[in-house]
Amino acid sequence: MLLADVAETWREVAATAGRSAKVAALARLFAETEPERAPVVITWLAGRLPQRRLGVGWRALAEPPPPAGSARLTVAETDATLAEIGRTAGAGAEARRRRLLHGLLARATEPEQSFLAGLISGELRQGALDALAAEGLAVAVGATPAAVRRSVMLGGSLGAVAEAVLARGPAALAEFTLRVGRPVAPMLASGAGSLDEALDRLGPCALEEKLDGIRVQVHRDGDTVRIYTRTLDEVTERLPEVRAAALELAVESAVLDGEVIALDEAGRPRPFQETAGRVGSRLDVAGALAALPLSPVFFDLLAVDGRELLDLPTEARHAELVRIAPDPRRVRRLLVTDPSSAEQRAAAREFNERTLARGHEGVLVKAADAPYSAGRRGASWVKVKPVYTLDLVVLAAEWGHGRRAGWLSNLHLGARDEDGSLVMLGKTFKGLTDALLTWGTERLQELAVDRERWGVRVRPELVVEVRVDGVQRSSRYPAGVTLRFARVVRYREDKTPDEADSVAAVRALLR
DNA sequence: TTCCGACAGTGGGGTCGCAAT
DNA sequence: ATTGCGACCCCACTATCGGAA
Repeated sequence: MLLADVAETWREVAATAGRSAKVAALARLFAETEPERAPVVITWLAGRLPQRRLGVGWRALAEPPPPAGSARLTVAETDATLAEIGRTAGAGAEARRRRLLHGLLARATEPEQSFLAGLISGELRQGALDALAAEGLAVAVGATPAAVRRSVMLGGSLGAVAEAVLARGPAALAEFTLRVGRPVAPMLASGAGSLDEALDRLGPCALEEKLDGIRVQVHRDGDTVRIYTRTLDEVTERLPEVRAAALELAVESAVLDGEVIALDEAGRPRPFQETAGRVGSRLDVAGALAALPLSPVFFDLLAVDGRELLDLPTEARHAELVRIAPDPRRVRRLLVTDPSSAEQRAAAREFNERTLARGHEGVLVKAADAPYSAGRRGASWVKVKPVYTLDLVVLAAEWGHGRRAGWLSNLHLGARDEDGSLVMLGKTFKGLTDALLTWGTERLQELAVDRERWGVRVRPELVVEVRVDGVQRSSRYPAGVTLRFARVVRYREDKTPDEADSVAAVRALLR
């Protein structure tokens, strides 16, 4: 198969807005893909590279060589070159990677170059990722989308499923059941505005502490333990203490879902940055472990001693978890059998408040009868976190891309410091509707004092109301704090910058 | 030889608009 | 009306490499 065929499908998928049409275009290509090329082709069209690390990005893609006149590159040789780029390391690696990349681009036609650039920079922007690629695969082989999806979630890899079904037909989907040692796409939670809303939505449910750490999936098979992150990256070597905790459980084999988090002596959570830094440390694991041990805390059990538990209701899975994991290894939890009862609601509120008082992020509310929906951001898990509202001053704005092209999209936010100067605290592009974007683009251009390629700097006169989950320490911004997950609510034309929140008010959220 | 900056690739994330149901 | 998906980009952090000190 030629790279040109893939690039052509990309163009086609990007050109249509309809999802069915995108799926149909993907299906046509997959149907004529040789099974041995399928893992590469389908992964590319899901917007990713099979190689996790390539070592080249937008910088290396700048100033590409002139495109080739005719399409000769095959999928196989393109993938082989990308793999070689990914393998290249050591002194001189940067130049060699760039040489390999430019050699590849020189043999690619203009559309092929565009496709490769989008793929490598992670900005394919075709309006289709894993979910639609999986659906396209289902159409190509005559399987139901649900069956393909389940296999992908349990098999952990779209590419492997594609190769199997293209070679052996839909019957091959049966091979992809949960297996200890093979990561499963984790179940995700949706959000709710308040605890009451979550309780109303779910009915009988359990409340669990939401710990501000890193999600881990732990597979134990006898003496063998493997640990995976939310994106199924293996991190076993970096987390010896999690491995040890898994080996202490009273089981032969198990697949557990949980969180790792750095706690202080009193059991209170340390800043998220410390946990994330520790999980990211690979070079001196022993040193990092000595400086900051992490605590694994489990909340779900997907399999135990040869039994798959995914389709059991939340409460049945939890009962199994209780059997194998001791108290401190499990999240704190409260069962709410009847959310309409005033006493149980009060207990739920109190659980939430105690959890926050202990320094945690919030609570997760889980429907008592829900199965474990691997890979879904389902309605049966709902997270509830407190939000804070701030009025900040717009200092500048950056031009958007894609569907936001032509709009000032990314706002630079500031607040007044004690000495009267305006200090930048962070940026946001979230929460802006088309109406807000249109209005803001016009208003900010009126206020512009300085126009750059990237956007405009403005007279600091426009106040914007933002919601944040909190603030965190920052070395990037002069006040030493920055916003966490800021999103715009509305512009406050009724407020002057003097009436906006101060840096001190923002810093107070650090606690 | 050591230090520092730039880049790449992780982790965490909310809300919008659109298509499909 | 609701749901699922992809796009929009943020933050901090670690690792890697090249080149300056």
